[in-house]
Amino acid sequence: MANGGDQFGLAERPDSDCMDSPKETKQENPSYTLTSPASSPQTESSQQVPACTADQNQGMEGIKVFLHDRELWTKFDEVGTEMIITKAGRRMFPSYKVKVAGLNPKTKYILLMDIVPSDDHRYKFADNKWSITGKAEPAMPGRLYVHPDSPATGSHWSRQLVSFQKLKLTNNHLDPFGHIILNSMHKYQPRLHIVKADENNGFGSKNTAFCTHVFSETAFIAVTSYQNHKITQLKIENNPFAKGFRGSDDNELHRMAKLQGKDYPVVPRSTVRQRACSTGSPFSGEGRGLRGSPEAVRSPYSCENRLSSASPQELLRAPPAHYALPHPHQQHGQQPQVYHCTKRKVENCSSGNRQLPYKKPFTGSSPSEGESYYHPSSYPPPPPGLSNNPLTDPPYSSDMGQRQACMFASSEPRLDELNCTSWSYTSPLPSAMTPMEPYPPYTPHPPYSSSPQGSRLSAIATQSSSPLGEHIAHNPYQSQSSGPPSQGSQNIHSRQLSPPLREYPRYTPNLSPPLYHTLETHTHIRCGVPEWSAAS
DNA sequence: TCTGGCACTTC
DNA sequence: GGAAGTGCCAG
Repeated sequence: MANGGDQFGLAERPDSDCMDSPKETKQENPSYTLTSPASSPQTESSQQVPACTADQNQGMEGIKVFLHDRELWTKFDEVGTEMIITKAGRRMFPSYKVKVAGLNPKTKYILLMDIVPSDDHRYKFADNKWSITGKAEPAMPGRLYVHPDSPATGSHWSRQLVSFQKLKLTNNHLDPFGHIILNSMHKYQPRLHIVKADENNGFGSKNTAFCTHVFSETAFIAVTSYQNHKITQLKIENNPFAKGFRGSDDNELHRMAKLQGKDYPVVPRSTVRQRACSTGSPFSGEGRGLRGSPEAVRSPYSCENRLSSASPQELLRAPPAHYALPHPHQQHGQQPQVYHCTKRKVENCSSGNRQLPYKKPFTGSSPSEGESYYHPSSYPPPPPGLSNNPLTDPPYSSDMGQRQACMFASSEPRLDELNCTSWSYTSPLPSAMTPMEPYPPYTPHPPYSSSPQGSRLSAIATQSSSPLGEHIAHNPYQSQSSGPPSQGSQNIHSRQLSPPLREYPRYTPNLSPPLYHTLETHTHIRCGVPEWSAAS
């Protein structure tokens, strides 16, 4: 939300830290690497880089992530992206898809997302513009959405577009499906985390390497109904499922007439609104200025890799900071080619026909997107225990193996759980099963501390969550997010974490199984507000 | 603000 | 044909 960012007071994004960011094409912009909060991105990069040793962050330093359909994201961002949240869970549109490069082909990685608060404000839409209306509600328990293909080799992730389109947003604090819980009228920043799952990496140990990527143009305000008609228009124009609302043709007019009980022709409401407002959205002008900058669009950033001296746990504990993008513009990812992770194929391959009771096999991905690119062979066998685990089995196991997104939700989810070895324990739990911990008082903090140690998984989890290590299931990431992403799309950083392994609560048959493995991360906010967290 | 039902669409 | 994803709309 370029505009939103401006209006909302998001700090500008720092330049990317990435050391070697090759220039990219318009379409794909690398994400910003989040660096330690304290230092400016640029500064950090220099600092961090040295910190990364081949040992610890092997392979993480050269990772580049490009946002797919960046142009579309930018269009929304310029107006002020809004994402609908419902009790049942609503997908994001545009969907979050990325192209990942620079991974070690043979190393296994876990890709996950979390969505952290961009700031600690509550917004309102009045007079055709967004404005701050008060302090944010306490952050919801942070949840991590683990890509269903995880863990998979670098070669797997690199050969196709990585899609997080199955991720759903909800405003139901007691959501049992593992969807990411958000507060309406609050601004959020999606983040992508790449965690090295290679055995040698000591996942779960303090040596676990990971990096976080943030694309500022994917920031959005969660709403229960669209506020800005321009956003509605963009959604209708671009989302295939909303074709029925495209009012240009006669059918639409007839439909509207029917609905309204009026004689045809009737101008669709949405159309009317759009036209009325089309001229002056508060966001458009500003947003463009910020994000539209050529710089932002082009500079690719590699993710930062860091090693933190601090223990993983410490890192994880970082308070959930708000994720503030340092530079609204920088991040644009390129528009990558179309690669997709298809769940269906996975499912088919892995177990045949099993499907989650509550959920269908992945059908969401269009064939073109995911399936055509899917390569079953590349997938590693389901994590041990996953398929065998009674808890996970019936509904989950095969499916899990099949690549459904994993939502880890437990009282204390952690990154470590992501670990392949521990996978069996964590993945299956429905978030519902896990008792939700009270939300920590919301304190805006930068995800990343300024100190060298500051950069941590926690940063990842941040805002909404606590550090990765702490809870993946829980909210490790509670939003600390923060770190300031450097620029538009930022890479965040890579570092090592040492999340403690934990067992997850058992799966209760009654509860609907989580479609995704989500990790809830509850993080205590301990960190101070980073400089870059200025969002507001 | 939020919810549930509706018609429509994709898969 | 049905499940699921859309925005619209009344309440």
